[in-house]
Amino acid sequence: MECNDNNVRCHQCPVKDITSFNTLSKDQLDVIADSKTCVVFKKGQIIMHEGNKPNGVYCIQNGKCKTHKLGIEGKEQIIRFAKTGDMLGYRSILSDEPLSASITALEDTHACFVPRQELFDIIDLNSRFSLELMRIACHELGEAGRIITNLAQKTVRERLAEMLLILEKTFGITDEGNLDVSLTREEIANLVGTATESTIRLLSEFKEDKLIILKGRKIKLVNKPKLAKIGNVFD
Amino acid sequence: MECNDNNVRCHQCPVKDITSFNTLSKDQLDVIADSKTCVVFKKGQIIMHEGNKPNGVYCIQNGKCKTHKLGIEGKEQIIRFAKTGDMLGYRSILSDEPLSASITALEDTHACFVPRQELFDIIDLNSRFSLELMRIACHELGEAGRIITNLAQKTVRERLAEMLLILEKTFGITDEGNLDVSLTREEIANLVGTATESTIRLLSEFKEDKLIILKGRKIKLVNKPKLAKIGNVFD
DNA sequence: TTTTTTTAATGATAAAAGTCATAAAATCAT
DNA sequence: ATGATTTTATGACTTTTATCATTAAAAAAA
Repeated sequence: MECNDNNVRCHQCPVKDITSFNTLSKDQLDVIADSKTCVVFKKGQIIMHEGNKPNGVYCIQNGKCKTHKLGIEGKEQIIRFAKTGDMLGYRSILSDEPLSASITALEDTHACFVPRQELFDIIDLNSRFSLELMRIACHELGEAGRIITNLAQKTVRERLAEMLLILEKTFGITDEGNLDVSLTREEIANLVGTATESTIRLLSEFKEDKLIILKGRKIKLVNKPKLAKIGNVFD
Repeated sequence: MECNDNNVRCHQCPVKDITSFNTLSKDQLDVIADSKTCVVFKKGQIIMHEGNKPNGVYCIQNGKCKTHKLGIEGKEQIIRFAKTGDMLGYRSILSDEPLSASITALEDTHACFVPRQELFDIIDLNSRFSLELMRIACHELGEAGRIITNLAQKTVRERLAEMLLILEKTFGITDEGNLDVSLTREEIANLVGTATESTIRLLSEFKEDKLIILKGRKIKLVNKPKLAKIGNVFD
């Protein structure tokens, strides 16, 4: 965790407009700008630790993270992802509970730390900001319901097919057309909720069936309609 | 859905103090009181319909509800429960999205409908109310993460044992010591995320092993430590 | 109460998914 | 680059869970 670029004022921040801070006035942004600290997390570094009480939130300037929970016998469950523009730790801050999950950088990630108090100060002054936070939390709650239903009712094969599509939607693709996120088979398994071997086997099957192209950790979706069909994805 | 008791002013409402409305001033409560409509839902009646856009929220004065989502081939997934003091539909209102799930009364339920606009008006005026809504949504989000991890990592047997304990914690027990909620085996299955037959079989096993007593839909937990052990419940 | 309908129970079987073991390949650190 | 380490791949086997079928019991309706 090293400092960088603390001089960039928030109102000039290029990602400001895609964050909940886009509801803030210039003055309110200056309050954030005066109290924020910019940091860089290396790939694999833990940004927040499950069970801890954070002193504020991080706003991702650039990078990708996973939010993950400890499950049975230490097995990791990946709950969701975060990327540029997303806020980290707000669930814990706003519910006044310890972190229900850890957050780890999936690649080198630049983020700004905003102290708890400044966040509450702005909530007090700016109801549009409050509403935006509620909107995000409530949207996530709806997503969680979908994930719960899928885990409860879909087979591993269905969930994996759907997850590949979700990963493309979430992170987009590289110039070569691969998913723009690098995950190990184990991480994919921890996301889908299955054993690593099952994930490997099913990915190999999808490859055999020409639905995807695999090159190490690079995954390219080449038959998305079929993946959607396998995954029972209708939207 | 029939009207009843619309004359009770909110500031006199016996459940007010356990709702998020406990943060409201007398004046603000009067705004709610003037715009609210009290209704009764019969057992089994659908209160809100997945996919619809609600015009407000319900505040449960007395009763029990299930929040459930349509899954694969019309199979119901129960996402969570609501009881006296809980607010229904706030997720959809605050995220400005259609209802991600339906809500059905598990028993005759009295509730007050609060129109959307009055809710937003108070959010605008009262940041304590906003914070309370955020607290609830963010708490639920943490719960959802726990459910996701359990669904992904625990066996059906573990999940059922844990769910029995959660049901007792959520709804309490009757004078005879039974869970104070009446669910069919199918509903329990739709909650645990398994086939109805599996639920029936496992409940019979738990009964054999003297962990629970079954009398029709009446369930009494008689060996909670053992259930907690089976369910890998540590808290 | 009695009938009708729904729900619960249980056996047999099939399918899905997990575990363990081992080898090959890819990634990482130096 | 290169050696060490981690990850991926695959086979063999076990366990878990779902599905289908049938009967019994309990709820609900007449």
